[in-house]
Amino acid sequence: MKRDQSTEEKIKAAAKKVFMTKGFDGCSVRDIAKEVGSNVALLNYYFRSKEKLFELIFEGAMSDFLQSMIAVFSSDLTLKEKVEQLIDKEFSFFLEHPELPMFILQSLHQNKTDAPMPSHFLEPIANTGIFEQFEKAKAQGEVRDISIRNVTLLLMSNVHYPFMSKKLTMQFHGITAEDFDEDLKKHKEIVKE
Amino acid sequence: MKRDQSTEEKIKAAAKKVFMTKGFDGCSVRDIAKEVGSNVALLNYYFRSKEKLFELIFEGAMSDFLQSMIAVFSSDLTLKEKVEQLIDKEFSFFLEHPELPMFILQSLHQNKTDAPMPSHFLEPIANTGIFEQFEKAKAQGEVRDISIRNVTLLLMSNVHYPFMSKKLTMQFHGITAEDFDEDLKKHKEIVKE
DNA sequence: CCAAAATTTAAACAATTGTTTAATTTTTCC
DNA sequence: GGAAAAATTAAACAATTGTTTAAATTTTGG
Repeated sequence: MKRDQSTEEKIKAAAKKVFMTKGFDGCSVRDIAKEVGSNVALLNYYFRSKEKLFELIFEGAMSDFLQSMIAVFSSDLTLKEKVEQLIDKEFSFFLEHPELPMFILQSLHQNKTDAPMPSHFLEPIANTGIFEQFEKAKAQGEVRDISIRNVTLLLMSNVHYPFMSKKLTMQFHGITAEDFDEDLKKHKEIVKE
Repeated sequence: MKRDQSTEEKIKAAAKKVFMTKGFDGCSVRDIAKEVGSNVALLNYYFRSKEKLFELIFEGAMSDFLQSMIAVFSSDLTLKEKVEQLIDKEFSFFLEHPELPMFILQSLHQNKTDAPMPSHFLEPIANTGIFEQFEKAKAQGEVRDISIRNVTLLLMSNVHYPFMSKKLTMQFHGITAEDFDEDLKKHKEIVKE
């Protein structure tokens, strides 16, 4: 039976860490095993293969990725407030998980996952009624005439990219530890409408 | 002596294509050789190793990446015009090289290149005097009070990210590539403000 | 306490990796 | 035309890859 509940979790944690930083192709199962402090065979004992383990990690990451959005959307706020709070939440979330956007986009870019984004990821968002709220606000002239898809793209661009471009930006400007993501956030709140 | 000038170029073209789509770790030298329609040893005959070949491709990509900016900046326009033209140019450029932003950021993210962005990339930009022009415009109240680093991040976010997030966005909204390109156009106009 | 089950390990596997060697073909140039 | 140089190839290399096997260890439950 279950001896040590934490072994499986330790492997998942190690795999997440390694996959996130080095990517699926950039690491070997032995890298992960070393991170666990254990054997390679143990990985395949719990998870059948490197690929299966990756898919598990990826789905968890994608879930986290979308999680913070849902909470805000289902809240009881005006659209403007929701957007503002979304930006706030997303920034603080990605400050704790800075590698997440790169990991997700990179994995999708290289088709490391075949699944076409399961509906159980999207449905909760649609169920929040955010789309209807947006259309209504648009009809009442509260927001300018713009499609929800463009709003999404605008938000994601300005929220995800800064965390993905950290190295590029640092090199580009020759700077080190910079908290001007904070400044950016302030400007985003102005720009968003 | 030189027999066929195009062999070396053919390898570079193939390497670029393969590296761009699959990444450094995601491909083997045999993948590239197959793309060339030739032998593995030939790659190391022209370029000493997979790593050297990659660095060459990466530097070329980085050069392209920054090229379009420089042209606009050195032109003789007002700041507002420059920004507008930059957005135009960048969008049409990335429409032709959509994988470039992901390739650059991903490579930097995984430290696939050790070089700290050679100054010959940055100097041409600084030499355009764009920074001074921006500070002057800010002093004269032509643009709002915002740091140039924030402007850069803002621009890069909105110009690079859309091309990196194509797959995510398509899955997210359940739309086709054509729909996405439409959104891209609108996005460009929105970004111009 | 003890056998059965679950967990962990070491070792081996076939395949693939980047690179090198040496032989072969093609080109160059007198 | 023919020898030297350059280009291209096939083959082999040691190392690493993901996975599997079987043995050893630990835990479980009666």
